[in-house]
Amino acid sequence: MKTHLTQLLANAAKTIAPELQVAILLERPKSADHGDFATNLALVLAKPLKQNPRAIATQLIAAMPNSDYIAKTEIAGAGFINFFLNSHSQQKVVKDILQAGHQYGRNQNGQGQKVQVEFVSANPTGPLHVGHGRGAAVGDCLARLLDANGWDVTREFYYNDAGAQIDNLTISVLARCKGISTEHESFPENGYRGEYINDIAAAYLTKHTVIADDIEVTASGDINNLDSIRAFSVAYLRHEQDLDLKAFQIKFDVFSLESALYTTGKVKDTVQALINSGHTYEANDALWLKTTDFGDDKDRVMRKTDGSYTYFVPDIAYHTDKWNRGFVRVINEQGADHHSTITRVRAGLQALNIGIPNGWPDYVLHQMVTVMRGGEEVKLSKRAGSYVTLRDLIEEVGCDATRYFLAARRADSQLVFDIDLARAQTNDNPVFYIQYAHARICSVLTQWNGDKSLLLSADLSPLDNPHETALMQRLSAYSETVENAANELAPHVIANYLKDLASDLHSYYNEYKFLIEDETVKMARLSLIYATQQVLKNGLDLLGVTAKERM
RNA sequence: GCCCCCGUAGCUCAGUGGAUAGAGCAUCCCCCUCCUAAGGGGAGGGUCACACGUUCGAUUCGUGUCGGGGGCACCA
Repeated sequence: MKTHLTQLLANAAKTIAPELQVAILLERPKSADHGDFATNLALVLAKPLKQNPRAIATQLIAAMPNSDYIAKTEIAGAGFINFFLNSHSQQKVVKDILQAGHQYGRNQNGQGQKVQVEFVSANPTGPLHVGHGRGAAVGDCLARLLDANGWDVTREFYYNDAGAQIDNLTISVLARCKGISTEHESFPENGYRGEYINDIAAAYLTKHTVIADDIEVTASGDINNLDSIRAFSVAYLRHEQDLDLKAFQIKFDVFSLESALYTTGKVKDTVQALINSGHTYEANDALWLKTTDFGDDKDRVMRKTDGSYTYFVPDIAYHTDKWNRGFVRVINEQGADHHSTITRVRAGLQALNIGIPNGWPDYVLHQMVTVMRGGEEVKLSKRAGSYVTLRDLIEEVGCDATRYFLAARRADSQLVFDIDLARAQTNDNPVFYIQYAHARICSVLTQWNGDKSLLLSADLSPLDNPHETALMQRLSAYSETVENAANELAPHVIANYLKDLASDLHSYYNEYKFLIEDETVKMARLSLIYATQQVLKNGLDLLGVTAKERM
């Protein structure tokens, strides 16, 4: 419909101003008074044509061929042209939805190309906290969105199982194995003090076996074997994080270990390739990468004086590996504290000069989450000590509400997670509000108890009151919303859309009855709410939130 | 000092180079003989942080200032 109107306008513009190249912009007006579509084309043309925009609008409309879909066009305001679809065109969306079913709103924009979404990527040094939860919710929704837009999506989790933080974890567990209290002065100064360290130590001493990422590790129980403590602790916490992710209903396709980049020689190869590229130099007994060649404000050390590599070297190796695995697109969903790495990783990849496009990979960085309960900030978790865990949240407010609240805000703005609101079972709570709309429709259809396949061929011409028009307009915007959300890498767009759709439905529900005597009107209305149910479900699926049939 | 994000109603947040800047909560009023009131309708509530610039038009784009948060190691 949109492309049809755009074409009509383009033809009209060519008639009036053949020599001008203008982009035709069609938008859906906020107010129903302004029709189904509107364009500012006349305003844009006003300057080059040196004419009054309303006069141009009149000419444009005169130059537009007749369309089977348009009931009327109107000039409004400063010179907007508003298009009102005829009722048949408005109603068509209901049939489209019912025919496409769960496929409705999906498109093939990605053309089956490979995209990787890397998210969470928490190091195995403790349970996942609410910040990881935000990354998990946003990352998973991004993956779902890209899938709906025709991309071949791989979900990946990368973790550091070798660095200084892991050493810290190891000596923390060792200290607990020896019975040293976290309060005691001989406990490692920067050690981890959460209760889970106790649990790991206890499991280690009793020679437990844990399985994580298909690796089985049995504790030796030997407190003099640091390697054994390390391997067991990492596996133990990876297993814990797996349980956290399972509770959050998130699955990864690939787990990547930082240590593997060393053992397979990829770090070494990357360093050599960077040296060969000519973008490195030795100074002060260290090896530097000239990231300033690629827009950084100063060069960065790659190999330290002690011979070890700085963290972004394996990062470059890792991303080279991603590129070699054939991902034309990579999206890294991380906390905002990672933003300083973006320039360095991209610079390193450009330095390699292996055909990686400038600006690859994409990053989606999310800002901090604060958790509130009873009007006060919650800072402590029994298990983890210094932060609120994802598991605490899921247990307290449920998976659906947690996912919704963490994904329903723009990633780049700070988020206040209000536990009381997330638990509320009223229209304060947008999750319940949306789920309730779905459940209400289910309830009506159940009570009707008819053959739903008949709804696909219902006569929709009775659908013409303002509530129905508004609902159909909203439904017809769904496909564009899915595209926009993917283009902007912004899952919250879906959440907002669903809230609006639910609102339209509730409003309609209150104003009209569906199970009525008049068979034609009844079937038309049931078709409309059936289509609404489908779109609610499709949208909730994109967020990973359950579409409940009854509440 | 430099870099990134944010600043919109009392609160939590949407939104947009254009038409009267929206939603929920909170406050006030109204609606169940009725398919789930976990709902709906209405009222009030705004200098879109501030200033300057670009533009026919700026809350939106640019620059600067202020405020909040995060990042600026041969840490990861």
